Amino acid sequence: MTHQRRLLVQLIQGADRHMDAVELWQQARVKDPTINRVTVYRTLNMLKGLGLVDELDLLHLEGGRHYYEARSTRDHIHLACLKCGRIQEFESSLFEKLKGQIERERRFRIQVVRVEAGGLCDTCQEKQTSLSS
Amino acid sequence: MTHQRRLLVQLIQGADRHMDAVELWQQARVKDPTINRVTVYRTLNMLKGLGLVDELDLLHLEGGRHYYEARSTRDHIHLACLKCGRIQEFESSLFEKLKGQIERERRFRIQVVRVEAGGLCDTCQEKQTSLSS
DNA sequence: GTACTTGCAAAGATTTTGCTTCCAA
DNA sequence: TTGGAAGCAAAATCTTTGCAAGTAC
Repeated sequence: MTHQRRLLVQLIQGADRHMDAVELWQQARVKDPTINRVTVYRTLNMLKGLGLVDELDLLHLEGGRHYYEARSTRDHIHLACLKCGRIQEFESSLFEKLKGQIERERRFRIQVVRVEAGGLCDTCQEKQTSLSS
Repeated sequence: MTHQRRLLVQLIQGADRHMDAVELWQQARVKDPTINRVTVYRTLNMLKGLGLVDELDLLHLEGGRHYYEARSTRDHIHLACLKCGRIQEFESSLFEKLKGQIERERRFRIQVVRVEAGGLCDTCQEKQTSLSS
């Protein structure tokens, strides 16, 4: 456990939004200006391999970047607004049931799941409605 | 509608597996050796913008490539075996219910959904079981 | 002390852009 | 004929690799 890794783990754990590797690197450089971009990639790959972080692409809203988040105890769904870019998270017991169905009907042992929905969030829908009226 | 586009659309429609841009380009070159890689990217972006193809990353099983598939009438779930790399598709009414729940509880108008699960397929689980016994 | 990690530079892989030429309608 | 599309080359992104030097334990 090096101080670089500690720093990166802290940043990911405490993040209030989804960051890609370069954003994470920029944040890390505030605390440790000598940290290298490569270290960020290597650490992310390690954490991903250990199952401690998830890699998302959030529907490729802005290019092919990959976003990272700390693996939480409960799986959740990402809702990405295609208009304003806001990302919401959603948990549901239906989602848990769906996973159970997959495991039973396909005898597939799920280790990681990712759900991403793109569309219009409530706020952006209201804006459209008021404009068209 | 150029012959290049016609060719690419035919290949995507008729594909029996998920291809990335380079694989699609290679297949296209069999029919039209002069077709350019850039044309493939541009056509894919256009089809994506029109909602005719979906862009997947299949959990980044092998690098950051993006895979493409023709948009079908019914949403489905991708099950990616982390061991053998096989991709299965899965449809479920529970999945449809889950989408309904999201739309109602968050007032989120879903335009595209992607579900990708990674784990062990039935075949790979059996192999592991027989080895450990 | 030693095995593992970092930083640096460079390469690799993937995708986009500028611009000219070509072609479908 | 003409506006959009394709081809080509080059650039821009994003990520990985090889290797020497450094560091946690």
